[in-house]
Amino acid sequence: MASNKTKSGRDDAQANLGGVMAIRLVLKILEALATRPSVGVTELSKELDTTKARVFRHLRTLVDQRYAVQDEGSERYAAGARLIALSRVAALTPYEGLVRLARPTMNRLRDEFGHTVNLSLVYGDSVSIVETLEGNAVIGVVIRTHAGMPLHSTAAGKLLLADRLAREGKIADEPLEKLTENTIVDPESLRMELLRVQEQGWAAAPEETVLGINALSAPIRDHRNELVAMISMLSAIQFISRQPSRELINATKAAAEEISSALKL
Amino acid sequence: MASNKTKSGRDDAQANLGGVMAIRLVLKILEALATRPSVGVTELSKELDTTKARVFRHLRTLVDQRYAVQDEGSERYAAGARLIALSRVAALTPYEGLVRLARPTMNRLRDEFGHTVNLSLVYGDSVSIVETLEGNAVIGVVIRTHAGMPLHSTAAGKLLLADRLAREGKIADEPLEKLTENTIVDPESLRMELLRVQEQGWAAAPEETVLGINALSAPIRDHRNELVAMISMLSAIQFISRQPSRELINATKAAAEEISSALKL
DNA sequence: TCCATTGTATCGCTAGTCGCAACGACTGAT
DNA sequence: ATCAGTCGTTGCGACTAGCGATACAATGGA
Repeated sequence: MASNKTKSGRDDAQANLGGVMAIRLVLKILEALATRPSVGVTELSKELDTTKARVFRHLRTLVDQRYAVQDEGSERYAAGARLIALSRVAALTPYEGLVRLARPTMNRLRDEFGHTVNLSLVYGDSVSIVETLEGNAVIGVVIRTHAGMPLHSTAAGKLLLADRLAREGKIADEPLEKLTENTIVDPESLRMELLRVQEQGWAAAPEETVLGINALSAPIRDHRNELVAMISMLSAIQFISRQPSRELINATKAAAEEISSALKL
Repeated sequence: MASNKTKSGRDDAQANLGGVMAIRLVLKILEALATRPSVGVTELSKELDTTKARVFRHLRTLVDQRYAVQDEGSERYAAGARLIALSRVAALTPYEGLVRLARPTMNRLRDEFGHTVNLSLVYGDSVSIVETLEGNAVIGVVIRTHAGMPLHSTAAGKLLLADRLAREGKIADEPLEKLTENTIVDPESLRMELLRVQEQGWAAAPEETVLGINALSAPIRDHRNELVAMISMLSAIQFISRQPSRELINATKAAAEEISSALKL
């Protein structure tokens, strides 16, 4: 006697997976509210494959709690003050959330290769290292956080410049400071390097800031594909060679991709 | 027979207020996750005045949905990738959420007084008007959005300068451009004005940028008390006099307070 | 005018969720 | 060692909260 036309009874629709059923739905609704200007009851019920009544009850609760509001004239629903406030708090500084998000991936990278790993954030037209994990080499390389770094001679900096070049077609041609004998100081050479960086999706800077040191960096992009941060490995050039191994490159790119996709809901 | 020792039965604790009960709790839990580095099951259950089991089940659901994570070693819970991503999306640009939040208040102000109302956002050390509502005067004053405004001769700009002065003890003494005969150009006079602004919690700039025009502005601060935006009324000086009426001042301050408190969860 | 679609309200019914109480694993004090 | 007090976790039976179904009042094109 399989229930053919059960009068009531929660349908198996998505009722299985465990956990509190109401929560699974409300999270989906919150995501919808966060990503769109407004949503409708019927519209949502179709997308989430459930009934209007259910969506309505949940939305109404969200309105009670000020997590949603209803456009005047009793129409569609939109994100409420509380949801927006929650957002501002969860990402304390615009980026603090990102740091939390990146930490597990950074740990994994460090454990796998043993190099110093760091996370740089983009602030307008500058880059700042906000988190670093020391490598486990006996004699290792460290880097100070929150220090202003030159852009043209660092791996993360090149990623920013490459992004700006791709977006605006040009970069400000300030004089390029020669930090070592390997620093790229010729604007045209730098332009070529940046085009290569943009295409390959990673950057290195072998002995371009400090002799004997190399770094490898990959871009982290948000849900709008904006460049928001970079993850980098840093070590003696003895361990990260001028032309880094495919393995190292792929791991760095994968890590950046992983964090990027986590930013996309 | 009032249920004296009902075996089970949801307690009336907070079960009344209507809406989906599970949602009310899960929102509180999300807020806790967003505001603290980590939370414990017992700790939360006490604070939210419910049982451990309930909090546990809800948290477990959040973990399933990647809205929470558990610190290694099966310990306390923290915000998950999905919650952080939600935050980043809901506040598209760091401020877009704020604009949505402010709009109802701005509408109310405009309807009440009929002056042009605008919302300025703080970007580092500059101020930009991002939203404006035209007043309903027959001959009115408008202002272009996204235009860079001078700081020392505008109401919103003074609020930023006053904040920086209070925080850093000084302000950069660049030459102060004289835009009208009323522009404050003497650094010491400006300093006095800024101290007054900081103390009274509002600023005006009567005919200091354009003759015949006055503006009145109050500060919007976030949950950390950081100055993030300003709300301003703009009109001919005929309607907003050199010494604005208490009524107008209070309304502007109240509006700013309202938006500020909405930012605080 | 009619028809389609919207958000909303009502009403049983039951299964999803609750409260309770006990569990093992820790930790620190005795 | 032992004990008391945590912690997060689990099982169980009870019951109400939340569900599906269905109907309704507005709206707005056709």
